[in-house]
Amino acid sequence: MAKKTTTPEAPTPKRRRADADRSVAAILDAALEALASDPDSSMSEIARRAGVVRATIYVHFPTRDALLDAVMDYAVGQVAEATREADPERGEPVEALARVLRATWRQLAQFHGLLALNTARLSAEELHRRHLPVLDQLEPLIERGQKQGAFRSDLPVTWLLAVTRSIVHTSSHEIRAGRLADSEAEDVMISTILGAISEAPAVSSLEGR
Amino acid sequence: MAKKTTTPEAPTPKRRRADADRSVAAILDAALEALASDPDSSMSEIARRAGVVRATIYVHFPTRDALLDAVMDYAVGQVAEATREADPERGEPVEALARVLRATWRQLAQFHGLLALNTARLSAEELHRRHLPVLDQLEPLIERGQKQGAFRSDLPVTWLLAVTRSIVHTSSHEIRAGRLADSEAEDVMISTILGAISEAPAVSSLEGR
DNA sequence: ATTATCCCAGACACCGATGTCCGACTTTAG
DNA sequence: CTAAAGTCGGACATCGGTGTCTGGGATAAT
Repeated sequence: MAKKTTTPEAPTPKRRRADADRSVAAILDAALEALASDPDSSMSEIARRAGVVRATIYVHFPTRDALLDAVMDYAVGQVAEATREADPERGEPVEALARVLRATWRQLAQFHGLLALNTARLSAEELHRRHLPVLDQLEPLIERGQKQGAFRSDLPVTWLLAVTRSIVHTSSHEIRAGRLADSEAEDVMISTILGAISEAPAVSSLEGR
Repeated sequence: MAKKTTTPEAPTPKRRRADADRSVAAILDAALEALASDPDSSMSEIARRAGVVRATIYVHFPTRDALLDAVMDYAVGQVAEATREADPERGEPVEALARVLRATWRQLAQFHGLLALNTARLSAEELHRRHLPVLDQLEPLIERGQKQGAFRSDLPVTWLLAVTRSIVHTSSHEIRAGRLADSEAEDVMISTILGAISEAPAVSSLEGR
């Protein structure tokens, strides 16, 4: 993941050049863009976007799958960083969650094509494991909210997280479909998420049938 | 769509045989199954499941895309029928919605792979248009709930529907991931959906950014 | 029983995508 | 400046999927 700065211990290649790193970065960015818009983007398409010849990709990533893995980590890393910057530990749970969502939802929405891709490519467990850099930050926030009575305690944390993620993606989908204005999406989304996971008066008419 | 029973007016073929209809049905069922588990299922795979040779599919569906269209309509039709049978017009909105969801959520969950497929294949508008047979039944129910003060009126009906659909799919996804027991999924799902779309005390701490 | 309809089995051409390779050229590090 | 590292441009083999076609055999309608 994190590239070394001046550490003089490189594995095999004696002299690593700067343009190699630039190529890798360009490829990852291009792949992220391309795959987000179409999860079936070809290597040619990605190379084209990266301003690079197709063979160059194979210099850095032995196979398509390897590239997909790298892109996945790259995307998760970006969201994890944005989450960290939004400081999930600070303030009231409800307010903190809203703050984190405002900071990350556009990114998450951008990557929602990737998610579909990886859902097909990886097992559900593997997928979850890869998301940990983000989930590990959100989990304490939700738990804190539960303890303070702000969030529902009758449902597991993992479920509340899943629902949150799901509503974020729904909002981006509705925007794409033209049924939700980009300007109001953020408020609608956050308001809905809070409605879904906040503690609320029990619905009595649920028991029958 | 609906096949005729004894109507003697057939378009071009003078004598339509019964095994032809049987083949079509087998293909549609097989395609539904196959595509639900893997949206990229090949024609060979579908043919294998249908107990039919690949060429036979092309007898009834000129192209892969044509088959996909037919499967889409078939799936939507099934859900629409189950919805109709659950009688969305009857009873209190909250109770009616819960009833309809209990009757359809497993079907919807089964088809969630199809949705991913069609999201990529069709425009968002086209996709929405195809879902109308189901949505047209749910919309009045939601609107009725809004008028009676049971469901949130500060959000558009289309949004509430989208959120509902989204949470249904999330529950099936969480079951697959092993994070939600099949037995409790139904209650968790319905309870969450009602929390998300029901009228609730306004969350005041939302305004201050 | 006859006949049109349908299925099977397999071959075929075609296409696009993946992954490999190589020689010529360009850029970077020392 | 020079040598190593990297990219380019294109060719190449391979693979899997789609769509077409055939002839022979099974099956259902009349």
